[in-house]
Order: sequence, then C-alpha cells, then structure tokens
Amino acid sequence: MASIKDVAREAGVSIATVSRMLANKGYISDDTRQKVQTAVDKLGYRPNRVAQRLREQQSRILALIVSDIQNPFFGQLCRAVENFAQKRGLCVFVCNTDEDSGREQHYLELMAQEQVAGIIISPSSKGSQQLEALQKSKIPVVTVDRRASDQFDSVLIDNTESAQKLTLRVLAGGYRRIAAIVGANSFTASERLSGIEAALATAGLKPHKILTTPAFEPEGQAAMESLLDDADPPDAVICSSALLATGAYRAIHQRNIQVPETLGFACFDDPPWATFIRPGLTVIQQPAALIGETAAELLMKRIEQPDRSPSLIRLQGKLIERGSLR
Amino acid sequence: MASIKDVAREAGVSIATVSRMLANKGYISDDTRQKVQTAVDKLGYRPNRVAQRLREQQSRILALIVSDIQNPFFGQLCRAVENFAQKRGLCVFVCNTDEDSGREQHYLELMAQEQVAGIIISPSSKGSQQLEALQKSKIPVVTVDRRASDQFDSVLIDNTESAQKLTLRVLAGGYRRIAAIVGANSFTASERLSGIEAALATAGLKPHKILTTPAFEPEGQAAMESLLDDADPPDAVICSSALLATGAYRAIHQRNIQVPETLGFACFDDPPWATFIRPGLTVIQQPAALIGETAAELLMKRIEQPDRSPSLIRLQGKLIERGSLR
DNA sequence: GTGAAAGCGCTAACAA
DNA sequence: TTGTTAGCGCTTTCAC
Repeated sequence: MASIKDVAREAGVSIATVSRMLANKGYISDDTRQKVQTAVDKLGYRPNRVAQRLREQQSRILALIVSDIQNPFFGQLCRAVENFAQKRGLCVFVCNTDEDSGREQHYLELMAQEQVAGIIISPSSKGSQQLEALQKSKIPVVTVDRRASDQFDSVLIDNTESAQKLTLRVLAGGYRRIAAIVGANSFTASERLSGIEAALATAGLKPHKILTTPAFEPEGQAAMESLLDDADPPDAVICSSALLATGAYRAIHQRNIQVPETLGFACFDDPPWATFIRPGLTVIQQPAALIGETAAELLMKRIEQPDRSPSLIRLQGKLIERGSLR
Repeated sequence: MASIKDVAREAGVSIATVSRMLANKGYISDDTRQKVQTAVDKLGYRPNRVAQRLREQQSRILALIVSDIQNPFFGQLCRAVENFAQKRGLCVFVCNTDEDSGREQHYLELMAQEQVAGIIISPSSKGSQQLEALQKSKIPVVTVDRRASDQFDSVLIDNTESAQKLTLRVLAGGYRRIAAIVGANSFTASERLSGIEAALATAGLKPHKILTTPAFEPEGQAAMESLLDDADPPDAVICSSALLATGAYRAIHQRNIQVPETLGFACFDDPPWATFIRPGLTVIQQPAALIGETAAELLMKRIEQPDRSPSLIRLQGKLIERGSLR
C-alpha cells in the first residue's frame, strides 16, 4: 500500500505538502494541488488511519457493547448508532457480552487499548470492577437501556411510567389476578416492576405473583409454565422483556390457551412475531432507533466537552395495542 | 493514559525491556520482571493497540460488511464471527450497507484505510467498481452468502440443491401450481430459482408464476397480494428469502387464507416468527453460525497464506418441516 | 540480560 | 507557499 512518502516522491513535493493538501489545511498553489492529486490517483493512495490515529491521539472509532446484537432491540440500536457513525466517517466496534461480566470486562479493557473515542454500553452488571475500569480509562461512556451509575450519561425509556401505563391497560381489561415475569438482577426489570406494582396499588391490588428469573427464552417458558400449573393461576401476565415474553408465549401457545379471554398477555419490547400471532401482541415498544441516535449524539457531546455534567435522558415507551388484552 | 515510557521510568529499566517482558520475548531476569510488573500494576498500564498496529503492520481487526445486521441471518453470522474474534483477541467492525453499493464502496474504502486484517462481506452487487477496490487493496476477503467472483474465498449454502429439496417437498404435498417470489439482482435468489425450476422439471412442470422483486418486506407483501389477486392463483408459493416471506405471509395472514390447505407456503431462511404461527413455517434453514465460523476460519487461513488459491465452501441447507405444507 | 536507536505513516510547529 | 523535523507509542534489530 502506497504511503504518503510515495505520493510525495511521485509528485516531487514534501510529505508535509501532501498532508496539507489532503487535509485541506493551509495554502497550496493550484499547480501543486494538481500534481499531488495526480500522484494520489496514480498510486491509489489512501491515508493510513492507524498512523493518523496515533499521531492525532483521536480515534474516530465508537464502541458498542451490548449483551447480544441478535436481540432485535439491540439490533435496531446498533443500526442507529452505525448510521450516525457512518455519516461522520466513524467506525463502530460491536461487542457482545451475553450478560457475562467477564466478557464485558474483556471488551472494556480491549476498547481502552484500542483508544476508542467513546463507548455506548448496555452494562450487564452494576459490578464495581467494571465501573472502575470505565472510570479509570477516561473514555467517554454513555449507557443505554440501563443505568450503571449517575457518573455516566444515560439514555433509557421511562420504565416505571411505561409499566404503569401498560398495567393500567391490563386493569382496564378487567383482569385482576395479574402476574409478572421479570428479569433477575436487572435495573430495567426492577424499574418496570415498580411501575407495575404502583399501578396495581391504585386499584388496591397487589401482584398476583412475581416470578424473577434470568431474562432468557427458556426461563420465560418455564416461568409461564409454572404459573399455568399453579392451583390459582393468574388471569393476566406481564413480561418485562421480549426474550421472557417469547418463552412465555411459547408455553401459552403449546397449551392452546385462549388469549385474551382466558389469559391476558402483554410485555415490554416488540418482538418480531408480535404481529404474526392472533391476536397480536400488546406491548410497550421502546424507541430503539431513537435511543441509539440520542446516545450517539450525547457521546459526541461528551467527547467534545469531557467535563459537562452527566445527563439522564428518558424517552417515552409507546403502548401498542394489538389484541392480547381484553 | 500511561505509556510504555512511564512504565520504564517507574521500573527504572528501558522501554525495550518493558516491551520484551510484556510480549514474553527474550530473556528477562526474575528481578526485572518483578519490577516491571509492579510498575505496570501501579500505573494501570495498557499497551496502546494503535501504536502496536502501526509498528507491527498487522491490525488484529476484522471487518464484517453485510446489508443489515438486523436481518436475523446476519445477526447470527455476526455473532459467530464475533465469538471467533473474541477468542483470538481480535475486534470486529460491523458495517451495514442496506444493499446500497455506494455505502458498500464507502465501507470498503474505509476498511482499507483502517488497515483491517481481513474482510468478511456479503457483497451487495457484482459491480466491477467494488470488486476492483477489493482486489486493489490486497486485503484478504471472504464472501459469505453470495459469490462475487471466483477470486475470493466464499462460504455459502448449496442453494440450488436446497431449493430442489424444498420444491420436491412442495410437490410431495400435491401442489401443482407452484409460484415463486424471488429477490431481484441476487446471486443467491437466482441459484435458488434454478433449483426450483429443476425440481419442477422433474415432475414435468414449470413455475406457475415467478415474481422477481427487491428482497424487502413490503415488496414481498405486494408480490403475494398480486399472486392472490390473480385470476388463476397458485396453490403454493416459495419465497427465496426471509424478508420476502415475512411480507408475503403478512398478506396471507391478512386475508385469512388457509395454510396449508388452500395455499402451501415455504421459504428460505428461518424467520423468528416461524414457530409462532399455526401451522409453523416449513423452511430451508441456513446454518448461519456455521457459515460465520467457517468464513472466519477461512479468512485467518488466507491472512496466514495470502497466496493459497481461493476456495468455495458449500454448506448444506436444512429442510425443517413445521406444517405450512400439506 | 539489557539498552540505544531506528522507524511504522502521519500531522503540525517552525523555518525558510 | 513549501520543506524540515519532531514525535505520537510501540517493537525489534543490533550492540554491549
């Protein structure tokens, strides 16, 4: 690969001139500009970003660290971040942690070594280790979907309010024995749960049952099965996330239970099958793309002004009715 | 951020010694090793990968360029590539092209500037521009899902054979007026179409109708609607990809058409809603994770031996029966 | 065993 | 308007 030296030699000028001309900095005579351009074209020269990065101490790389890019929510988020980056000539490292704090740690470390300009992360744990690593390396960080500490910029939805909205809708359907399946050790899930409880309280109710479980599909299915097997089963179930809902709905589906008549069902997130079942799934939809875009913008702001005080942006979850509630 | 200089000063040794010790190269006395380690720990030193990269001329970064990471097939593929990379301490740039050759060009260019170690790409076009760019920059390239030229290593499924297998299954259901909705300008789609035609030919049949359309959801829906509106509608439809099938099924769903009785339906890829509809969707499933892993391995081989002749690896598509065919 | 020094490709301060 | 040069942080010869 041709380097700036080759171009300089070819054009009969110094490397500084080539650099200036390419960066459009300082004055360059039309004649020289011409010569350099010709040399660049002839050699197919491309500036080496690695060298630029080392020299400029500024990387033009963003890191996105999430549990799993296959999760449609994160997929959407990723696209939004990537679109943003693309417009500005940035690149994006995508890292999946599978909610494994070891993997998270590994990537945080790696991204620090890579000198990335900033990190957008959905932190898997509130573990102090991770946090320390983030703080220590002075890399700008924005957390999404979850809040790790008030030291970082964060973009999330109004989980509690959205959960209230959804729960009120369940109550409006006449359901009274309302159970919840919620993710374990999850900031988001606990915010949502408190919204559910608050809404139920306004009707003088308590949750019929609360099942707390790791937020994966099989666990969601198992949880729903145990609810259905109960001597006193619920008449409606709310799941705190798409993966849990997917498993839960599978159980409902397999047992041929009538939704919404026998059982009301609703969840957070908008899984891809939500419109393929009958009736469709009533959900709180997160504005994933907007979250991603907002996070990216916030990150750029922090990169520019490292000392601004951290902000917390809450976006609105949207209730989408499709029929899985009476 | 502490640099190797700081560590050297702190430990009272030269930077060469620190470098050697960290890379575990050459002999180092236990005493020095101790001192360096202490300094490293004290300063929280992390080697700067950007500098390493410039010096070693070897980047430890892989690029993954696909149309859309939100497509579950590419999501799975991405995870497989990322898992592979993670194990080896590599990072992955993820780039989405939306099948836009301008965007593809942009990223190819950018990845060359980034000096990535290799590129895994699902090329959106056979456009010569793109190809040239790939060839010119001597970066190792593996194409997945599609073949751009026999100059590159490729990993894909046996599209034609799989299509035959699926079509024979359709025929076995007693369907005879079999239509196909296939992606336009797509290498993969045309391979699949030829398999469909070949299988039909063995039964002395021709496709009842072939609709060629950009492989997106709305187009799939429109195509299916036009088939259903036809005076002589098909009794079975095969879609060449998940996005088309998603749109197509939406049309079927909205019109309350009986599957598999009134209409047999099958497709390539395994959309997430495949098990949520009744009956489930019969598909040719691509081993996405295996494709990703294989591609990553192939890429590493080429990085190590740039001159080995390009190989084409065909993996088997898997017929999964779920009831959408009689 | 260890250190000095060159150089990866680039930008920017300073000189001319 | 252009060139010379230092130096970003690192690895790797080559001396000692």
